Amino acid sequence: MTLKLYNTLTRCKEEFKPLAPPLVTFYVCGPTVYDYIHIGNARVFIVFDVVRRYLNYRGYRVKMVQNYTDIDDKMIQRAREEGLTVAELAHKYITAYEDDAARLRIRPADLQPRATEHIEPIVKLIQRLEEQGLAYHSGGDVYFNAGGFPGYGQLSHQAPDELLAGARVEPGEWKKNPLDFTLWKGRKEGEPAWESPWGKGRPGWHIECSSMAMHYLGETIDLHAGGADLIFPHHENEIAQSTGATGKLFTRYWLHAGYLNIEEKKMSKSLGNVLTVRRLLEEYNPLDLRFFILSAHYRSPLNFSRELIGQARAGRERLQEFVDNLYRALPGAGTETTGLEEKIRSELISAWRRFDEAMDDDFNTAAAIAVLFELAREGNIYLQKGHPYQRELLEQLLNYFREVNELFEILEIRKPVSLDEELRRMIARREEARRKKDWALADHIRNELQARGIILEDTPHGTRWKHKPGR
RNA sequence: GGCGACAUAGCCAAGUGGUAAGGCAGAGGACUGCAAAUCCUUUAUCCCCGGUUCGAAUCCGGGUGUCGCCUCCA
Repeated sequence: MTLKLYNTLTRCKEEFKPLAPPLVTFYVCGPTVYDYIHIGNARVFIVFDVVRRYLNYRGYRVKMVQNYTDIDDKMIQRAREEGLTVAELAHKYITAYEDDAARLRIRPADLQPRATEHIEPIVKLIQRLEEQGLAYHSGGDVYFNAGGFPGYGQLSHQAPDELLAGARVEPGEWKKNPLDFTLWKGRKEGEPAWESPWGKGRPGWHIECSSMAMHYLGETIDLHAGGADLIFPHHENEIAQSTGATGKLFTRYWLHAGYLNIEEKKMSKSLGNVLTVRRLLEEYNPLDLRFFILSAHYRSPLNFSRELIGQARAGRERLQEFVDNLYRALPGAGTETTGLEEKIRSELISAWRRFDEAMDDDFNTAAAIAVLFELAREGNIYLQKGHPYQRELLEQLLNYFREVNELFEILEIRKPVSLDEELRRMIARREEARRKKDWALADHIRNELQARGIILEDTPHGTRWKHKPGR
């Protein structure tokens, strides 16, 4: 089986062949830490974390770098608004990011460098561009000479003159050409600044990513990812800077995640519909958010609404229920067989294959999740008809879900905790009442337990309980 | 204006040539003291019009509609 992925640069699904397998070098454009991250950011980080996990699962050794942009115009402006220094602001929102990401079960990249800690390699890269005649010093700033780089526009598939039509020059800029962009900004009063051959100043936005990507991962990296809105100008400019300096192919495969819209509209400050992860986590289970995001293909636009999260939650709970029921069936299981086991085992093998095929096809998480639903249905048939259950089979199913969950992390896979003495006694009293067909008392106790978050289910093989699903 | 994406059941969403996965919601049924959970059954002229093909949701052309990028943005 071969892994295929869609490369924005070629606009084709291509077979994935890393430069130096099993190593895969992977750079993801991280957050500008001037605010809490929103659900659209979260989609990008969740999706590419899953990509990384899947590559690991496929036997690659992934080296993943995700940066923090901790100096730029937005940082400076926001720091003023909040009455903090830029460094304090960065610290505040990096901490917030780490917290939000952890709650969303996003695993940190192997390296999370900050722009301000890499001024030296950034300066060196700009110097290399100067040597190539691709950078010029003008009005205190240093600009990239876009016209001097023949491949400009290759990622966004636009000819330079077409891009020019929409380009603008901000007041106070000293560009020779509207497509040129800042590599180094000269210091203005009250702004953080670092020493450089061009005087005090700070790096431009695009150069930090080129610099850090190459610094940690080499001049040609395998994978480079971000939101679709980074295609132009950010990633276009990264290519121009990197290849401009080295003469080498910068990124072999470009991956871009689709937008997440709110109620059919793009999220934007001006519409006032930006949903921060922080805010959403007050209301929703993080696993529901992950399930929702992974239930669509990563490149498709995805609409966010209360109703859609509700649908996702209901679906996820079905899978969660199955896993919980496997656990609950385990204590009574043994070596007896009912003849159903072979059928379920072959379903498991089939699911395994189809799951991998789906993921090999440009990380089709939606199709992969469908496979899990089908396996859960087969498993439920076994739980319904296979009593007293073969322990080995239950464990195989559980192990498979555990393995898949290492990739998606959409389920809690853990043994049910035991209830405290008082609740256990209530359940026993209800059992007694049911034996005596005292339905009024039995139902009363059941309601009582429900009010305390415990749901009872009477199965042919005894009563079982579960916690009321959260949120 | 340039570039591009998308249009599949009430809702969400896979599927890129061989007569439509999966989920949610709904309806009916089985099981249950009642529930819950689960299982079974059930719901699609694949936006429209042409064309290519033995055969198209899938390819080509033309419409229509929605959205995005071209400007900070994940």
